[in-house]
Amino acid sequence: MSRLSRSFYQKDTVAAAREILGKILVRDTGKELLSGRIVEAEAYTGPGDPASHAYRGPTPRSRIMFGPPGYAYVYFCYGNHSLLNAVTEEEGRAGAVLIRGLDPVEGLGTIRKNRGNVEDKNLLNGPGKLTRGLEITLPLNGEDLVRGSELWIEDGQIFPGERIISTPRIGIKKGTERLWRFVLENKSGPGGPL
DNA sequence: GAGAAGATCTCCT
DNA sequence: GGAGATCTTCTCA
Repeated sequence: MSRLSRSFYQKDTVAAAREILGKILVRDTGKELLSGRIVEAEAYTGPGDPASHAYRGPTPRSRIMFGPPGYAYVYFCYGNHSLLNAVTEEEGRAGAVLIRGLDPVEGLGTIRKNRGNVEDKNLLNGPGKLTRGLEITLPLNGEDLVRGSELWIEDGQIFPGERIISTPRIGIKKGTERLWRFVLENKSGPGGPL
């Protein structure tokens, strides 16, 4: 496995959100590697996307979305939850991909311990859950996903029988008409998460 | 300087 | 299935 290069992130945010599915998010806690396969992501752009933090232009919090691509944007929401994004688009243009769901790959024991006593299928299937499971916290905001030593994304692939579906984004009140949420489905049967 | 809203999760009924 | 928890950031006066 090799890390995604800077050029992967330096593209259209919606395209990056779709292509990041199947890639491997890796967290090095200093003691062991925790990783998971990305199965759900959402695209957030800048001006023109009322659901994005960058909608009103750069602020102290959102300015990282306007910076160079390939960096982590971690922020705190609802009092208890850190949410992880990967900054996209070229420098000066706002964009980020919200990582919403993972399938555990490495460090399952530690992830289970971090998450408490929940079913395996519920370990990392939400943006607040995966950050807790992989110990992704606010100090990782601004981490370089291409050259950093604590958090990065490795190349991965879509397997035969899997398909990418697009749906409206979750948990927002504005901009829901855009189908910028992408989910990797590995079941061909009826009845998805919707 | 104060108030309100927010890209969520968990517990309780 | 529904409502509370809980804190950072932004906006307005």
